[in-house]
Amino acid sequence: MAAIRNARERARAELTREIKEEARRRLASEGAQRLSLRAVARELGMASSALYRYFPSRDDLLTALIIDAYRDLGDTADRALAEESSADGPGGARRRWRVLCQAVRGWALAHPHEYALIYGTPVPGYRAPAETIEHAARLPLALGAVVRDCGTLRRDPPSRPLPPGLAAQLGPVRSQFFPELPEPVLVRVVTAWIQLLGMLSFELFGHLRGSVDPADEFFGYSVEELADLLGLPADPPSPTGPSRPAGAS
Amino acid sequence: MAAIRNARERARAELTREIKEEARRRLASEGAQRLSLRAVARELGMASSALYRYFPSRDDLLTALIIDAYRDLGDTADRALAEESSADGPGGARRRWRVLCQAVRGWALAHPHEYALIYGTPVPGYRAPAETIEHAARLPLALGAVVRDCGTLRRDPPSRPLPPGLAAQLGPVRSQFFPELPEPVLVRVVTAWIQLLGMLSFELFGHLRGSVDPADEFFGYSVEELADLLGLPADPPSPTGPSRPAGAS
DNA sequence: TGTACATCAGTGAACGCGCGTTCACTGATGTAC
DNA sequence: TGTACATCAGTGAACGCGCGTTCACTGATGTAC
Repeated sequence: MAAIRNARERARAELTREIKEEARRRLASEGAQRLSLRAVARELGMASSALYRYFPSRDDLLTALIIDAYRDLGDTADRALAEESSADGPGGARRRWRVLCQAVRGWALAHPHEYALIYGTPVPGYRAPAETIEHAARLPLALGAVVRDCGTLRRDPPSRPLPPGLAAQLGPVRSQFFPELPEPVLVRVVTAWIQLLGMLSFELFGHLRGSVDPADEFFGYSVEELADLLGLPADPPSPTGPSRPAGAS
Repeated sequence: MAAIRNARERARAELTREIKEEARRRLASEGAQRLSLRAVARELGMASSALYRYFPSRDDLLTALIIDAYRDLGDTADRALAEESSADGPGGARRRWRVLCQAVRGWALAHPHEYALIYGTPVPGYRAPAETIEHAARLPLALGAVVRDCGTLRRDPPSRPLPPGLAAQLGPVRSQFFPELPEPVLVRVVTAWIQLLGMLSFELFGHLRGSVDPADEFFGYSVEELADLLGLPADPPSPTGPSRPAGAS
């Protein structure tokens, strides 16, 4: 009885899912801020008032979509990493970095409106609840983990000392997640995180038109440069063939 | 008669300006996509239909605001550079870089909604006319000019060769604006441009909460790292005092 | 300088639309005995 | 297994709102003679 759920409960779970799916579809056709409960209800063939059985307000539906988007992106990243690591053990940190970045880009290009929902202009008047933060943190944590687990970092030109306030801000993050990483490397992880999403925002929002759009090669090249910046080791000599070229998507 | 304009013409120019000012004010209070002609008219104490004498549609008002924002940002950047160069001749490219980046950040923090209008999620359904492109290009051109005019670039570790497609994409930009810059440096200018605005988007859109927010020191530090990446020379020994610390805003 | 006409800024009512949310209701599903 | 009651999903009408845009109009400003 606890395991096999009610018809009611199953129907509710399913409709909740369907509402979110339809809302995502409207997101993709209308844009992030135009999402309307009535349109979603109309498309599902139900009265708009019925949605209030599932989401107490429009903002709650938005919150659900935002969390779903972060989760979907986080899952995509983790899955890409998991496949890559199991295929080839330690070493190959640069390859994991590449795969991770390409997976993030792949997700963004496949879900441009969900990308805009989480990384674009915040919806005016909407305040994200604290719950979203943990989901949002998954991507930067994954990026940091690749660097943390890469074995030995290449020794870089002596890094600029951090200003004290910056070191203090990074303290909690460092002790909680990356105690092994030197502070300047941690800053560079933040930098790489911003660069990664900055490239995607520019690409999706049209700022690369007239320069490096389509951005496949630029992205691939930048991913290698970021790996250099982070001190990831060069590709190990591959037993099976030449390493993947920088520009491949 | 040609020089002294009509009362009509003067009134029209003035009201056009006032409408845009009020629209900017609404932008700041309501957010970029909620801009409504009726609200602007209401605030100005005139009938909403009267605005159609000045802008043929809501989209045209939006376009005017976008172009104004790009122009304002471009002017801010040029002004900062002009003041800095006249104060100190050639050399000091790193100082010019610093001043330019800080000016851009200052503008963004002072005009967050205009920033979001041009660098955030594009307004759905709105298609920017070609006219905006030349204004949008001013910032990356200013960034590139600092690098071009810096005298001798530091010799960097041998750069990764560009994939051929990327080199081809950069060809027109390079020959039109920066024939002096080696291709990999030009890519890094693009990278720095993206990093600069990526940092500002993350800061303004709340993605740095929980890590390096407030971002003053992180920004200052990153600006130095970007200067390193671009190969800008280190600060010259200053005749008047110690150079500005990295974290200052 | 004075008059007759053309131009144009601004008005106010209206059209037609979509929105979020509330509320009293009907009818189906689940539960207790 | 059968009945009586409680729960809850979904309906449809309504409230009150704001929006972009059009249109016939009035009255002031500018122009030609």
